[in-house]
Amino acid sequence: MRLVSWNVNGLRAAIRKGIDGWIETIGADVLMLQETRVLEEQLPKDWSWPQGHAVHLHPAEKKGYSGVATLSTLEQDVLPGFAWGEDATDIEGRVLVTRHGELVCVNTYLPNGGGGPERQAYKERWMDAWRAWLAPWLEADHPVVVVGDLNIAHTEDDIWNPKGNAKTSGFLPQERAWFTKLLGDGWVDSFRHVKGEGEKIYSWWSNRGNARADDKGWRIDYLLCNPAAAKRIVAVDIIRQAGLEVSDHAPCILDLSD
Amino acid sequence: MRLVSWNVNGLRAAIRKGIDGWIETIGADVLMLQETRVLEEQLPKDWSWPQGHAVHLHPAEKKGYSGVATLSTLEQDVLPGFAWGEDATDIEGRVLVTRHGELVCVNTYLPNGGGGPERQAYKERWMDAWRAWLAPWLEADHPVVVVGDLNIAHTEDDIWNPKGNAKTSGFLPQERAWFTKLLGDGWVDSFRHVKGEGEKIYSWWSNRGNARADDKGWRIDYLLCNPAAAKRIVAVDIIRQAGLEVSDHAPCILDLSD
DNA sequence: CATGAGAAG
DNA sequence: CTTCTCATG
Repeated sequence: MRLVSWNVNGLRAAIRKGIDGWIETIGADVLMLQETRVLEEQLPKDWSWPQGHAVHLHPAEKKGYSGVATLSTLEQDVLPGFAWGEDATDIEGRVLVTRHGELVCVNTYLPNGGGGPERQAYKERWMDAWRAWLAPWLEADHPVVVVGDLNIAHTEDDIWNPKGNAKTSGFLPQERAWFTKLLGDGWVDSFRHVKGEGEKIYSWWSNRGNARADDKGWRIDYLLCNPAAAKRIVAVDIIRQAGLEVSDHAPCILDLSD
Repeated sequence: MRLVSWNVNGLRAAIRKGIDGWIETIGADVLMLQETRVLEEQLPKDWSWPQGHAVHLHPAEKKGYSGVATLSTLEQDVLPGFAWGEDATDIEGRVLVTRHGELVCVNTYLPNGGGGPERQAYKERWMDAWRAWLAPWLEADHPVVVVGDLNIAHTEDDIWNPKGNAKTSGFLPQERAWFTKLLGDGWVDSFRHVKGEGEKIYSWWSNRGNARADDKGWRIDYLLCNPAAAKRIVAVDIIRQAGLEVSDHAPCILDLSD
């Protein structure tokens, strides 16, 4: 069973660049998209989702901003999402929980803190609330995967230039410490679990300069497993081949045994 | 002596599309541009104005909006511009007056009324003030040309579909009547003067549909002459050749004898 | 440096 | 339909 996380940086732009073909090629059973930046009715009229996929969009209230979507060739029910003290309705369209038989998928787009101190503070409050909200899923005896663009690179292996980014949102000491606590809770970073330490493979590259060609990237897209899911990990991958520049993020793959 | 009026619909976009080559080809002695939508410092650093041209930019205060510019291979002095009751500083960058020896050029970008009743009312107040401000130049014994995008098609010969546009800003009865009064003041529409009635040649086409390919256009760009200039009219033209789609307006030419 | 909105034409 | 700005990433 193949689970995929992909920040598409605007689904409409991704459609123009031919995301359809890549969706077929990747062959996900559950495909979780972030930064869709679109409402259902804004999708091109002459376009339709790849055949055989159940689709659920969870947009932000603000047009052209944030939003997640989950597609699946399996049966798919939507479960209640993330509500917390400051936002009971997930107004920014950041978390979508789906169930596919016994598998539960938590599709997440964690706030970006690069917009200034206010957004960084919001990000950190959001992180704490989300981590607490997530905890009950750890104990499930069925597989639960927590997937998405978490906007944090965890260790020095997860970023091209750790020294130069120690003061950049996404690699701040308190964000990295939070990530360590998240894994301490019991969530397994499937990519690092399979690849081990030292493998510097990235999932996002800035659009500025030649970052992608020079592989000056960050790994900020994750597929985390609860213990029940971790037992089933078969393979992981981040697809970085040329021609896949549909988004500034690469699709991240986790294969689980049935 | 060749005078040219050209609404470039964004000078930066026009530069990307190769306006430089066309400027050389056209060979104006005085080239008057409208809708430059740019400040001097926003021009590409690796770009420079065609050699041998004196240049004066008159931008709007609001970025990316309106603005006129005059280029000349002749000597060029800037004269006081258009000040009126509602706007003593020409905040929208619409009128630039230059002197080239005995020739005076009034480069004008008349407000567009398509933005709603408020803008239409502003346009009409502007028109009246501008027409009055212009009148003293009629009596000059040296040539004065009033040039630019006047955002009005005068007669049924100046628009592809007069019936369908009787309620469209730019072809409203009161705008056409105003234009008749302007010519009644003594200004000579050089294009119509040379071509005579019945010639339906346009200078602007909407970007919607296939308006340009189908020649569904309007003539809203003019070179008006005071009597001293009218005596010297040699030729007029509107260059509409393929490949010149640098802007949605065509360059309009007036040749005067020296 | 790219996305999308929105104002303006 | 295109221009440009602005917010956001």
